Amino acid sequence: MTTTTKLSTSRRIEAALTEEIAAGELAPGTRLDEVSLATRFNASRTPVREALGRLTAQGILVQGEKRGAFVAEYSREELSQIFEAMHEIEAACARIAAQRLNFLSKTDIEIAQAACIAAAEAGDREAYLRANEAFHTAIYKATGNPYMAEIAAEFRQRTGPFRAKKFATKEDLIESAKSHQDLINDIFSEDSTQASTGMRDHMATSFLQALKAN
Amino acid sequence: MTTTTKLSTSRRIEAALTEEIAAGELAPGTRLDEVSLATRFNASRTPVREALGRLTAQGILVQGEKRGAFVAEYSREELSQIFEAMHEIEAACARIAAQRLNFLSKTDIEIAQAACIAAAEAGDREAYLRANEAFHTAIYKATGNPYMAEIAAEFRQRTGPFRAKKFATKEDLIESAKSHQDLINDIFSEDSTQASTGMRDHMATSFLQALKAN
DNA sequence: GAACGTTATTTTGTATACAATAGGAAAAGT
DNA sequence: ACTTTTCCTATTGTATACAAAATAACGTTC
Repeated sequence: MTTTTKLSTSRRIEAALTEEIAAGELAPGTRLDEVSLATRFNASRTPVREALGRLTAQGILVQGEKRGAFVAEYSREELSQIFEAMHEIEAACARIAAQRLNFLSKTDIEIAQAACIAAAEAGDREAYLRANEAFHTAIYKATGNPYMAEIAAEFRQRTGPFRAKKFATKEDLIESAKSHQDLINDIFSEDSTQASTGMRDHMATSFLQALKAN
Repeated sequence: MTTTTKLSTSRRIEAALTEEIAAGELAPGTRLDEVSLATRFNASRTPVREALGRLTAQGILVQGEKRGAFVAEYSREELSQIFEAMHEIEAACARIAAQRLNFLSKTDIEIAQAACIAAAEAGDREAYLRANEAFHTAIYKATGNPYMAEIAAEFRQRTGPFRAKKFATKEDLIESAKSHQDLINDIFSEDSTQASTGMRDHMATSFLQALKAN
């Protein structure tokens, strides 16, 4: 279900590049040449530059002065820092969500989790990745705070290429879904401290799986 | 002490606008016309657009489709959400800083706090604002995590125009400095939970002062 | 043969020109 | 008098053209 909204040229390019980078087609370190992209998208350099600028602002690309744009590439140290930041932000989301929980947001989370379980039991890795994304997005939404949600989503995007190899086996999927369940219990307790601790735990197991794959 | 680094045109414009918005010269809701800015900065629309784009990415401006750029303006509800997010991020910084504290970062924080106390006792509001900024920046730095530090700084920038009227009286300054001291104790305890709680407390008193001013 | 300096080429940053759309003003109809 | 519609103007989005700077290539000199 790809939303077929009419986008401006620069937005279209931005979305396409985001997609390709997330999918791993454009590996970290790849140089993005403006003219090549312009010809590829049947556009001029101007919208290409706008798209590259926005992607840089999101941390998906890095752009040196007069040095061109590259798909962001991180050292072990930097990756560790980015994941640490992501963990903290996710924990903050869980914390706020626990405070502001209501029937609707609880239902959203439960529905997403049901999809996770289904995908895990089916051993469908692709489906699980999507369902997992939706699960976390449901938590972001449950904060009732779009600003918090945006940062969280941004970090998730940003770490996408480095989580791509996660969930190698069916057991990984099931373990992840189980971890979700614990997390749900912590959030639904409406105890903000427990919720943030629970999220930290979940992110830790998730991070371990990502490491296993590399 | 304005750093006289040679900047590209678009960076210069970005910096100038950031400055003016932070200083309150460009009030929230103000429309920023591209051609006016271009003539004002003796430049073409191209670098102006790049600057506006980056400022939008930072949340300092809002840009509607074909609707131009405006200095971000928030409802009570939205402001509350932004401050909530800021509080959580600052708390996360305090948490990480407490875990990773070392002699250097402790010293940085103490130096910044000394400046805060001096400014508070002198009743110098402008100096205190700068010192307070430096104090929080020292904590960001103490996380050892530039990504976390960047988000925190971004939110601080973003809320700048809405914290501008804070610290009306000398007593406010002294109260704030006292609150800093409590926070330092919490962070220096190297207990991450206590540190984040302490930061939340500090931000709460800070937020109260901001509200008083409006 | 290696290192350095100079020149060419490629690529980014900026300027200008053109196209398209949104918002408003004026006119027509009820 | 008020609403609706049409046209115009102002402003953004995109394309192309030009300038400046960085990297690569080459030749010269030690």
